[in-house]
Amino acid sequence: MDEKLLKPYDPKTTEEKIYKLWEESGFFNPDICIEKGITKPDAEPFSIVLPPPNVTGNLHTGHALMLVIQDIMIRHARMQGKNTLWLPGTDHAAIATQSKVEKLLEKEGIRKNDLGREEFLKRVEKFAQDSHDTIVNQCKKMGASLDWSREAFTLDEKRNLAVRTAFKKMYDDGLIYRGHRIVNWDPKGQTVISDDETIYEEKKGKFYTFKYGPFEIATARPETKFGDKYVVMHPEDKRYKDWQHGQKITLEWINGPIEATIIKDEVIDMEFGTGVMTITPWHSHEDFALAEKYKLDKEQIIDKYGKLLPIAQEFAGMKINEAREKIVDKLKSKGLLISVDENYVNRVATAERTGGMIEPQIMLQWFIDVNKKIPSRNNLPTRQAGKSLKELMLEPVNDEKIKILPSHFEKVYFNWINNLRDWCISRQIWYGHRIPVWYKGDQIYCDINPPKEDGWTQDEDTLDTWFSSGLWTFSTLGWPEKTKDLQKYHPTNILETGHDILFFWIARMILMSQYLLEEIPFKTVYLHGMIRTADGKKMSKSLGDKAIDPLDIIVKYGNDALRLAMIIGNTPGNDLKLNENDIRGYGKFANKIWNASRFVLEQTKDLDINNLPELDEEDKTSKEELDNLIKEVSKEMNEFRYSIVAEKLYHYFWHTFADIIIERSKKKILENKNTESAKTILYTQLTTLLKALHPFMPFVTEEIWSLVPTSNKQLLMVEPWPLSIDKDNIND
RNA sequence: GCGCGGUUAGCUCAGUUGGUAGAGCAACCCGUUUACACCGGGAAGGUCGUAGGUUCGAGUCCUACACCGCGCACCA
Repeated sequence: MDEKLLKPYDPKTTEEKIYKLWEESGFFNPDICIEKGITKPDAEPFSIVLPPPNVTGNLHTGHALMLVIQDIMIRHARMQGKNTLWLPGTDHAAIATQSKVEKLLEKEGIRKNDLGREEFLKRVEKFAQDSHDTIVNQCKKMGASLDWSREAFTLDEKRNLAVRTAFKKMYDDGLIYRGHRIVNWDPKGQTVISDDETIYEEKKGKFYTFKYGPFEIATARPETKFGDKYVVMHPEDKRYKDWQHGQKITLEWINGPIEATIIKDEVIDMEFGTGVMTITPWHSHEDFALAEKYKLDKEQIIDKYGKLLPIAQEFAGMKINEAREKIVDKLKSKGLLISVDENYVNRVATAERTGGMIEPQIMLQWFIDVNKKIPSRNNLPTRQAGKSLKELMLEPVNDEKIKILPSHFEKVYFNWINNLRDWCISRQIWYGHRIPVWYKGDQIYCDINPPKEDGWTQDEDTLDTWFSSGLWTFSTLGWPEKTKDLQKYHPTNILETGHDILFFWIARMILMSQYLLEEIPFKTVYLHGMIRTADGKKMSKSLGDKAIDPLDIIVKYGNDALRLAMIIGNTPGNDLKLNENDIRGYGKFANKIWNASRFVLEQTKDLDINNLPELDEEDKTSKEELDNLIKEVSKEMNEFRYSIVAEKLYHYFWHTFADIIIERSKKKILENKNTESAKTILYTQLTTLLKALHPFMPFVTEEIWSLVPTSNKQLLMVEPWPLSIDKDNIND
């Protein structure tokens, strides 16, 4: 009897040792599994790429959840004898990382422009490297069986080649274009961001109604109104039936008389306010669309620092917040202010990463055209020609080549794509993939490599971080090279992530893979819910100490306990309230397994495991019961019903194996009646349960396994799953 | 406004082809005979949000509504 079994299970001393054992075995790497005869060379491949955590700091509970679910999938597949790859990596996360470093520098009183691009990037890279090291270390603490030999970074050289290759191809196909379009400008971050990176916040503010010639118009933003010379109303609105579309009127406005043109359009909501509005095409998406429709003039009012331009005359150079009341005062003095609603609730767009208030602007930026038909080219497969990127994104989900779990997210996905506008991919930040475009006078050059002649300057901008993330399933496998990995492991089997990045990431991966590889990036999308605190709050950083740190939990209760708490009662798409009490309970379960194993090992010391004795009748029944359970859970594992499986195994181990079979066997052994059968059932059930529990509780099961006598000792992580997929038909 | 999800035992949640309601935790009673008190045994606890409908039969399917949460759009 091993002495450590005499004490309660101690995850702290066990887990680090076990992970080392796994890592040293090399079995996280599928090539080594084949080499060592664990996996058959022609075994079915099974691959998952890890959603790369941002190199902005530590892992949080959301990361822990994804690591747990994916590790269960991977360990199960590996035990099933599949050629199993789980590929790790981290994300440079462009804006998120840059703004984090900027904030840190700010504390030292340093601005990024003081350092210059090169020096600043060095600082960011140092920060990213440190974060990376922390993250890798944390992944290991989580027990993640990732193949570290294949680790990737979204901004390393190989991925940069993939990005340049992708950009060039899209540019040549006319799917990437540069143009003046209205974009979301973040004055705080001094960069453009995509529609998906804006967050709307409700803000209470003032809502002013002004006299505008013969009309009354309302606005929450008087400071944008200088250039308003179009007044819009609904064509059906009887109140304004005497006014004609295109009619011009002269009226007194902020800085004197102006000429305004009447526009009639259905976008107007007759019920809202007076049913009349003026438009500011340069600083509003909707107004821009209207101006495009009627070919109206567009004038810039606010510069990129949020200050008023000369068009504002006496207000020029003022910050918009400062100017607002002054402009209202002026209009009031001219008798043009009608009323002020002090309790108006406005929804303000803010930047996800910097919190800056978005100021829409018309700017020269790079875009991906999602509606343009892909041109037919010699080297382009006919499948894509004539289809738009939108269609390429819709197709595989429509055809169920890609299945989204839970399926109701498919509707959300379709809805997003149908409303999708061109994707703005250029960013005015330094940290990221530089746009592979060079300029010389009026000439533009786009290629994978810079032009050879002198005199060309590269575009200053970098790419949206999601551009490189979109390539993740295949850039990690070596694309654009035609590697063996790419051939073997792509499309990947499952993409497991939070439903909050369905649009940001999943849609973009489908787009890129469909376009560049003509194949889907993954077969199944498994979306987990958000982790919440016990009282239902979002587990965000702003919670500070109240947020649960997964690593603290591991130290306290062990990784296996945290895993079960994250799996049991958690179904795809639903949020999970993580509760320390539950984790404590599952820690007890780990100890229960430990203690039961002690008993079994003690009692079966003299059992000849290569020649197991016959079972008596009641033990035969127990054997059948467990066989059936394993059959059931094997099927459920393939259906991703991990919550059910974990619960069933937990329940069987505790309340059937421990409470009934062990107690019964105790009596038999004590009374010396059917002793051999008792020992056999104890041994066989324990070994079977350890295997079945291993994907869920890898540490405690592996540790016990090392003490179990077996005929051909190898790590539990590569033991065959207790139900062979060859033998039994469990697939439906 | 459009769409999605939730509403099941005190709490947290499972419940996949419709067939007399489940788990964990908490609470209650009993019990420490050597795997484990980080334990065992026992009992208790729900008209499955509301109102209709389909059906021999509905937590499960359909319709409407209520409340909670989320997403998208608009907010001049």
